[in-house]
Amino acid sequence: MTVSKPRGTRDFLPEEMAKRRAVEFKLREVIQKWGYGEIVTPTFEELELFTLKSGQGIIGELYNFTDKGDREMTLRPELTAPVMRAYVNEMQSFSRPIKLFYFENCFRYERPQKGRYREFWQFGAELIGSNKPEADAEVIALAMTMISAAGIKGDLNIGNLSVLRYLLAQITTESVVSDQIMRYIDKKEYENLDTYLGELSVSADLIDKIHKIISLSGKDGFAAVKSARDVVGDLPELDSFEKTLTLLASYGVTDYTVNFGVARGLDYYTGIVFEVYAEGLGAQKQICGGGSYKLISLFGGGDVVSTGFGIGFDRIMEICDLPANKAETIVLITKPETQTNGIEIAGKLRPYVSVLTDIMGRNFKAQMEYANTVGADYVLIVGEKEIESGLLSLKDMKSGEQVSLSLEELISKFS
RNA sequence: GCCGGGGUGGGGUAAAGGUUAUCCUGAAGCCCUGUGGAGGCUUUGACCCGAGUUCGAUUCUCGGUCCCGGCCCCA
Repeated sequence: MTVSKPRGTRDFLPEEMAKRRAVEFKLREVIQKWGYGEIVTPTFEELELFTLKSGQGIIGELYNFTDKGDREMTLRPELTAPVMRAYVNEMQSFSRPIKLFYFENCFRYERPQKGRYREFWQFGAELIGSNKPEADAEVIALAMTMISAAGIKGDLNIGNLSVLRYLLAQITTESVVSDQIMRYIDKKEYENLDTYLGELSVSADLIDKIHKIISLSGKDGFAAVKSARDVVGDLPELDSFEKTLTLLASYGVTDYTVNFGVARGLDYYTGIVFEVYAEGLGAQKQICGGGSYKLISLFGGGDVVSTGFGIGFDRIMEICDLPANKAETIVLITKPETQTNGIEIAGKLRPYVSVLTDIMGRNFKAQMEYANTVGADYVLIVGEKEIESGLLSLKDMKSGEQVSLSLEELISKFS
């Protein structure tokens, strides 16, 4: 009788964890150099945190439960909402901007498939307190820097919801209506969109403008902004967007597609929206998503804007081939007569190098074979001769060369 | 929630409605009591679960479950 692991979860064995940690540390290294500090929030939160953000429909995708105090709780499905909640609870009086990053596991009750698990890891950042184009540019540049640090070539798509929202504002003030329009645009159901707009008796001119905007995309962002101006006139949001693109160029981010047709139904998104795609991931090819949003007021804080992104760490791992950092390893071989000497010597060397001793009661040759199978860099022989002479035999497993060294010499070699 | 393909030792596989389920690999040990990668030998260890059909099911049927891929969703 064996117990299996829960559906959509994974065990990460040492070999794989070494790779995951290598990438994780790479990402941490980058983001810390950009001045972001790590935040860890609870693995579970009150259910309401996520229904406030995403609506009741989200519950079907959550690992939610009632705790013993009859509280409605859920494992977190993402980290933006928890971080914003933490901001409202504890960081409202911090100096701006607040720069946070996280690397945590999240849980979603979904059907597993390639690049999609029920427990998965997100590496993300939130930049709180600036609605300037500088903030948008920094966040996008940071995301791209991290992705390329992981050795991945991402395909960056940048959208801006403010133009569409400006047009929608001329049609309706009801969020139900604008949400529906956004949904049609997002799903590219243009016939349904036209039918719907017709039912709302939207003017042909406005419908035409909407179509012009949602089909507006291209590699030349400045040209796209110019075309948008031709449709909607000089919106301040377009100036800001243009500034963001100018700044991005200074960051070295020039290869992207600007798409004004990117739509997000949820109305806390305020302006910029971006997504990064990568090859080799099947149906789940998005490795990063981000944008600017106003969630804080939803959670009882002020009217503070925030920009952030999340990187799908597991998806990154699927396609990245960064080598694991492997530490130098010594297998220390002893005879039954010198076992205690070996353990003492191992203890003196371990501050400097990783040392494995025999715990299988193996004979000399078998210990040698063990060193070979674990891929040890060196074998250190601690036998009677070595103990007598005080010179230990160190064998390089690659070259096969063997030298006699005192313990002090060994320590200086590996420190 | 829906669709398709799968599930045989730790990993990879073969076969057959019927006696002891094949091979490779791994692991442990021996050949070999102080020098690794080769070889020989030994040991270890499997039919996803349940129901049905059958004298007999790991094999056929159904259901479940898990895995893989896709749809939906993607906050």
